[in-house]
Amino acid sequence: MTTTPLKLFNSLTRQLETFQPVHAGEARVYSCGPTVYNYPHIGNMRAYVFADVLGRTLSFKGYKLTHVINITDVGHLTDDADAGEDKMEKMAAERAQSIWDIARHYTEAYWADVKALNIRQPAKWTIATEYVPAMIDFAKSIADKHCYELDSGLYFDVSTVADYGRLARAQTDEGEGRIEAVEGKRNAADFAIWRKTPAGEKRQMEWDSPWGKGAPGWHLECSVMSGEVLGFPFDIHTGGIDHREIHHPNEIAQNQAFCCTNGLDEARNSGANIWMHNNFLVERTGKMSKSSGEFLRLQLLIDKGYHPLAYRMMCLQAHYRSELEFSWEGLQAALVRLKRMVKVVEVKLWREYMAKGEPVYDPSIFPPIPRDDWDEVDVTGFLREFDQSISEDLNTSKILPMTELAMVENILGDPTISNQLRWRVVATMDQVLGLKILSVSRTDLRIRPKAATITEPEIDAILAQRKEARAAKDFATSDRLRDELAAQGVEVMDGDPLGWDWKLGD
RNA sequence: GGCCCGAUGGCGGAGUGGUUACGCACCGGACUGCAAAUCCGUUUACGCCGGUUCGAUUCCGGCUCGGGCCUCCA
Repeated sequence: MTTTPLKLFNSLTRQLETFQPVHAGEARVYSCGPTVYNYPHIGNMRAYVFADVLGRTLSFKGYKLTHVINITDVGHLTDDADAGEDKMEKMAAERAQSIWDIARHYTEAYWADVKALNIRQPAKWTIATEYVPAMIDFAKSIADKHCYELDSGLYFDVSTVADYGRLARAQTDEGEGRIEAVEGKRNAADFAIWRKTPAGEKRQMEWDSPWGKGAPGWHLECSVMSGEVLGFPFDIHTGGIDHREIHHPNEIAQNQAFCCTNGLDEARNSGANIWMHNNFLVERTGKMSKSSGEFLRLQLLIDKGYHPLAYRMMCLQAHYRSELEFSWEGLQAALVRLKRMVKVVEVKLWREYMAKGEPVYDPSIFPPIPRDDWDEVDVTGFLREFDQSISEDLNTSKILPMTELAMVENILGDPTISNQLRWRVVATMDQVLGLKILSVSRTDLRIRPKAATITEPEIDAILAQRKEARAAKDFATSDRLRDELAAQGVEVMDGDPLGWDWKLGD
């Protein structure tokens, strides 16, 4: 059958481009991952929800996906690109812990968030410290033609590659730059690819290199890990929009140098054909920032009783290239929306199956419909319409209403087949959304807030008491018990099989 | 100072040269002992000024306001 070509917005050209894989039938994607010096905040996680939707879409469209996300556990500096402290070293010093322990702790915290948000496991997590020898080899291969050495390290000369900064649409170095220039740099934009350990100091993480003991520069890490695992050129490189200005242009410069030196391709090769950037999740009270001390973590949302998938829903409601405004009201709206979707599934699907004695909550009964079967099944073109929308630069906000429609209407047109296939259509769509629409229950979504002072058995006991009172038409007692529960953050829902829910504060 | 982006109904957020996005909230109805939950239904919009056009929220120019980046950040 004919499929809609996948169009993606390429930051390099600033326009929509039809995805054409480097290797037929395959998609190789590299996503800039976290620096594990602290917990990720919910803004950070938007990037991985985005990368996940991209990966799911590529799989959905039939490409064999190889997705790589890196874990930066070394070399990320606190302030400017050359003279700042290493974030990892800094946090280790503050906590008086081994830097390796810090890295492991925050990597695991990040992975927990990834799992909670139903972000699929990539083919590989590349850990930066495991690639240091490869980084040294990479640096060696470009050092002669593209680098120069200063006391503080080995620097990349951006004037040695064509069109440096074209991704950022950067100007040449006019204007009032606020970077304090490192003595001896040839161009303001030159950056360290190897940072020497200052004389007399000892870092917890340092390696021998032809340029002395030290650590790799952050930009070098991504170039090496992406190229090493996926091979230059690969298909898509993703990251937050902030990387479009410095980190990715520097990666591209290195990739150009490397590809050129190694005779792989012309000097203009950027390493990846498409560079994609997700916009920020913003907060009215100011930018999401880790430096401001307290910041929003996924765990905080969970502590307040919001299921992580509500956060995922919130992300999906907006286009990845738009700024998204975070508010508790917005999160609540997303949670309510998700709850209602799950309710439809519960009422229209599982209750029916339970009545027939079928196993409940076994989504494997309704597998996604393979693309090859669409022609047979998709009489009204509904799935094709869905395919078109997601193929138009991942328009998730447009496919959400379609999924909701599919749950309540005979979208396939033929009433004799639609009942059997409706839920398989929803499953097909959820391959892209990743909201676990068929597998999550309303009880799953009822997250106990950390501040809750009452236990579930206590709630059940009071509810039983109330039921008795109501049966005896003792409404005074019944209302008193309901108020009692409300005071403890529990909302009673008589006409609902779920019975009660946590009432969320702010 | 330089570069860039945005401005849609109460909030969030799609999209389009002429036709309902959607979600949440609100309001009305159903249900309920009353509520809640749920279901049904309705209302509210395209920053300002010009231009192009039969017609612009959608294209072009200007203005105003807001935001981002240029320092680590997804």
